[in-house]
Amino acid sequence: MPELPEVETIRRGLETKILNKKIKSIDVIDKRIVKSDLEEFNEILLGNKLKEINRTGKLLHFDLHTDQDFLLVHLKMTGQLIYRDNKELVAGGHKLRDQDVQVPNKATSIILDFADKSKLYFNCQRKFGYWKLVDQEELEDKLNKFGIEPFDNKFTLQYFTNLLGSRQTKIKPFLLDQSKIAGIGNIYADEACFFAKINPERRINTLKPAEIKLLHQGIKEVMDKAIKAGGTTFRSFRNDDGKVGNFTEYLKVYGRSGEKCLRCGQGTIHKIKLGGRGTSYCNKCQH
DNA sequence: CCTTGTGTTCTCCG
DNA sequence: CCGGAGAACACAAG
Repeated sequence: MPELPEVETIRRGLETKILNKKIKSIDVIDKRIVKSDLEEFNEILLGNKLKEINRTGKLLHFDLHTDQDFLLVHLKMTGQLIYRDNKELVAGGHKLRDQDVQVPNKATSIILDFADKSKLYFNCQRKFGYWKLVDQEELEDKLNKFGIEPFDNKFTLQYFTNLLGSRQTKIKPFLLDQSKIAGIGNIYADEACFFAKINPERRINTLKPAEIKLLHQGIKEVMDKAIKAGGTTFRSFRNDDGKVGNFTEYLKVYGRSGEKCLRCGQGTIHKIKLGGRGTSYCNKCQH
C-alpha cells in the first residue's frame, strides 16, 4: 500500500529522471484511469514538460511547464510509476533484470514517451488509481483538504497534542484521517501505535501526555526510517526503478498476526477489524 | 469475502 | 435548524 514513505520514494526517484523532458507521445491503455476529458488530457500533455514533482500526503502533483496546468497522480492501493531509460528499450517495450517488474505488462494503464526515448509506465492492477489534470484553483482546493505533513516543522508535539484535543474517538481511525495528518495509511498507523505501546482501540481522551509524546515520535520515526529504506513492499509496491522497498523486514506488527511479539517476546500479534480496516497489535505490550 | 484509500451519506449532538 | 464530528457504508477489481 503506497503511503507517505512509498509515494515519497517514487517522488524522489522520478525527480532525477523525468523533469523538463518533452512528452513526445501518450498511450492511454485504460481510459478509466484518466479522470479528465481524454481529448483535453492528450492535448495539454503532448509536447509539454513536467517542471516539478510534489507530494502532499499520498497524492503526487506534477507542475507542468505551461501555466495553470497541474497533473494529479494517485496510486491508491496498487498503482506503480516505473521509469525506463532509453538504454533499456528493446522490441515490445522495456525488458527488465531479475526481481524487477517487466513493463509493459497487463496492469500497464498509461505510458508516457519522452523525447529522449525514455518512458514512464503507470501500472495499476486494480484500476483504482487515477491521473487528473487540474488548474491552480482546483489544485489548491484539493491540497487544502489535507492536514499537516508529518515532516513539516510545524508538526510539533504541541501541535499534535492540540490536534488530538479531547476527542473520544479511537486513536487509529484518527491517524488514518487525511484531513488531520496527511500520508498515514494502514501500515504506518499500526506501526506507530506499536512504537508508542498504544492499543489502536484506545480512546484519544484516555491517552496520557507521555503516550502522546511517544506516538508523535513514532509517527515521525517509523516513516522516516521507511523512507530511508525505500518504502515497504507488502504486496504490489515498487519504486520508480521497479524494485521492492526494504522497510518490509522492519515491520513489527503489520502482516505479523499470529506471530510472537518481537519486542516483549510474550505477547502474540492479534488482528482485529477497526473502522473497517485490518488492525494488528501486540496483546501484551500495547495498552 | 478479502484487501485499503477515499468519497459519500447518515446520525448524533450542541 | 445548522454545522461539525464521527461512524458507517459504498466503491474500485481480482
